[in-house]
Parts: sequence; structure tokens; C-alpha cells
Amino acid sequence: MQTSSPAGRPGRPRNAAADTAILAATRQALVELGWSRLTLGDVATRAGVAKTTLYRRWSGKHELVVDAVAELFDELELPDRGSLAADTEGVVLQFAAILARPEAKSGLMAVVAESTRDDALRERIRTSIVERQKRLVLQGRTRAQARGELPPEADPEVAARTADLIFDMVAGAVVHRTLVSAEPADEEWVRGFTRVLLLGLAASA
Amino acid sequence: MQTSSPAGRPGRPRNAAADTAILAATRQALVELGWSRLTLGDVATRAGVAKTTLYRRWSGKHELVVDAVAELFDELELPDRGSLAADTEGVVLQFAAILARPEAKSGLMAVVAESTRDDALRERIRTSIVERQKRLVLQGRTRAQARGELPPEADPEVAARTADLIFDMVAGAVVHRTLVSAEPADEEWVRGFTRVLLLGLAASA
DNA sequence: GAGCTTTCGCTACGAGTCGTAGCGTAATGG
DNA sequence: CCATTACGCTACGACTCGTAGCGAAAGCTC
Repeated sequence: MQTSSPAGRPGRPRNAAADTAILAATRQALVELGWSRLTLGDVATRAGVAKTTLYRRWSGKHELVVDAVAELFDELELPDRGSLAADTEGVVLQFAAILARPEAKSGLMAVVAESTRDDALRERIRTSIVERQKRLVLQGRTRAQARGELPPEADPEVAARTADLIFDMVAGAVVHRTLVSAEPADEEWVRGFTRVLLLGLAASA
Repeated sequence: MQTSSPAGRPGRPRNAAADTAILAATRQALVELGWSRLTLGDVATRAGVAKTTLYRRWSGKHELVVDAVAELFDELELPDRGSLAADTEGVVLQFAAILARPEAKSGLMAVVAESTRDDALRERIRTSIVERQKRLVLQGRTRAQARGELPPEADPEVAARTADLIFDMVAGAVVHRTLVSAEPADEEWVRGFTRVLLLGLAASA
């Protein structure tokens, strides 16, 4: 989605409803067809717009799918369940529920794959999807430190590195469980995961 | 790669060197073009074979890339460095080194994305890539139990679930770090990761 | 209202890829 | 020698891509 026209720009304004319709149509097409068989002409037909309209707003399949999938993560929130372990389990379960949806599965990995050769696409993914998730990790750590469950971080640089590490471990594990192992990240799995994450491999046995 | 013709089958045998050339050409094309721009016609030209020959051996782009990428993981081994932590660091560094290669990056995620809608493809990935990695986790756990670093598992069912969990945590974290966060899984990162994995989040600070 | 600007739907188009068919030839075993 | 399979090559229809051009619609400013 490029910069819209909020200010008094001359000319006919864009149909805002079309954006919504196009993104919804994209997700529907992802469910029915998957990434590889999804075509922009098909999406345009589903959304009830002309193919040229779609190309005026998105430069291609990749950007469109990033935006369509990003909206799925809007609902992510950090619940306050009273302890770091419970908070972690709650947010991981939310994340897992989103990833379980077919439109997320087929779309997310495809754009990540393409982002390895497209810096602009990676930046788009980072700002509209990844950062939104990482924010929850930072919130959770701050809250846990306030509770005294985690020691306060003196060095902000070390704190940032640790947060990045935790984020990669949490998001990576759920993604791998869901997409590669193709098993559900259900409550039982999340409990085991949280135990290892917080207590370590040796202590959790 | 489908079943070759080792037994005395009539007719002209397949050129075994062509398989090697095609897979190498596929990896080269992945490096230069990435997944989306890789075409089978181009791979055939690079390998010096006719496009029809390629289609006689692989049913499509997905299967071909799975086989091409799978060979990258052949070199994975579990080093014996004397302790669970050191062994873990060693194998994770190997895994990270493979994932850092562009042909692995662009190819692996793409086929995983497609496998969410193609059971046969997922099975092919599982047997030729994933199981080979998971074996290392099992070896590492057995060795650590022999050393007394981990308690022996009484229930084989629980042991299998734990091994799956560890595998998803290790592989997922490295993949996420490399492909999504787009940062190198270097020695420093691996040390921090291993510490959290073995000791837990609280104890590792 | 007049005039300007931008969007929209539609059609058409060249370019590129896909996967297959058909052909003649090469290589192996019985 | 002959059946059988693999190979290289060419050609093909079908499909998707991304763009161009057109007339009409919808907003703004004067």
C-alpha cells in the first residue's frame, strides 16, 4: 500500500473500499490456490476491480501478499496472565493460531523466501510484520523485570541482543513446528516449549 | 530423483552424470537468479541437457529444488567436543553455515512454502532434508545422557516428543535468525543461543 | 458551471514460461 | 538383429505477466 491521498490532492480520490476488497480477495485466493497458483488477474476478478487498478496500488505479487498477510497479525496482543511463563504461553498460542491459518502458511514463507533476494521486500516485511511481533517480546521482558522474574538489564546493547535472540527462538520455533514439522503448536506443545525456554533443557526434564 | 535403473532393465541407461550436472546447475541458478526467476529451461541449458530430459527425471520446479538443496545438508555431522553445550554449538554453527549460502536461503523457504499445499512435496522434504537433521538431535541427546548431562528418558513417547521440540527450537531459531531477521548466526549468537537453550532464560542472565 | 486532475474499467498486446508431443538418433540387453 | 529406453531438438497451445491506450467517472479549485 503506498501513500494514500489524505490531503487535498486534486483529482478523483482512490476508492478506499477497493484496498480492503483486494486484500481480502488475496487471502481468499491464498486459501484456495496457494501461493504459486495465485495470479493477480484472479485476485482482481475476485475483488471486483480491474487488473490495472491492482497494479496502480501494488507493484507486484510479493508486496500485495505481504500486506494481505500483515493484517492477520494485527490482532496480536500481550495478555497479562500474572507470570512470565503464562504470558509467554498466551502470546505463543496466539501466534500459533494465526500461523495455523492456511492463508498465513502459504503466503508468509513465500514472501520470506523472496525477500532473501529483495532488500526492499525484506524491509517491508520487517516493518509491517516482524517489528509488530518483536514489540511483544520487549513488552514481555519489561513486564517480567518489573515483576522481578528477570534481572534488569544494565547494558542496553546487551538487552537488545538478548531480545533479538528470544524473538528468533520463539518465532522460529513456532514457525518451524507449524510449517516444517507440520504439527500443531497446541497447548501441550506450548507448555513444553515455554518450560524449556525459561528453565533450560537440563532443568526441564 | 526417482527410482533409477540399477537392475538389468532393457534399453539405454540414464546418464548418471546428468543428474549431478542438473542439480549443480539448479544451485547455481538459485544463486544467480533466486527462486522466482529460476526457470527449468534455463537450468537445462546450464546443465547442457535438453529441457525434456529434465522433465523426464523431475516432475517440476519444486521437486528439483528440494533435491538440489538436500545435497547441501549431506555434510552435516555431530562433532564430539566433549560436552552437550560444545556439541550443540558445533552442530548449530554447521547448520548456520549451510543456511548462509544463497542457494539454500532462496530455495529452502520457497519449497517449504509450497509444501503447505502439497503433501507429497512435504514428505519429500521430510525424508531428504528434515530427517537428516533431526537425527543429529537424537544422537546429541543420547550422547549427553551417556555423559550424565541429561537424565535418561524412561518413556520413549515422551523422549520422542522432547526430541521433536528441541529440533524445532534449534532449527527454527537458526532459520529465523538467518532468513527473517537477516542477521548472521555467528559464534557469538550461537553461544548465547546455546546458553538459553540449556540453562533457560532466567538463569542465563 | 468550467476546467483540471486523478482514478477506474476495459481491451489489447508483446514477452516470457510452462509442460507436452513428435521425431530421429544413440546406447544397452536379449 | 531387434526391442527398449534415453536423449536432443523443435514446435506448439495455454497461460500469466506487466503495460499501454482509451473513454468515462469523481473529486477539487476558480
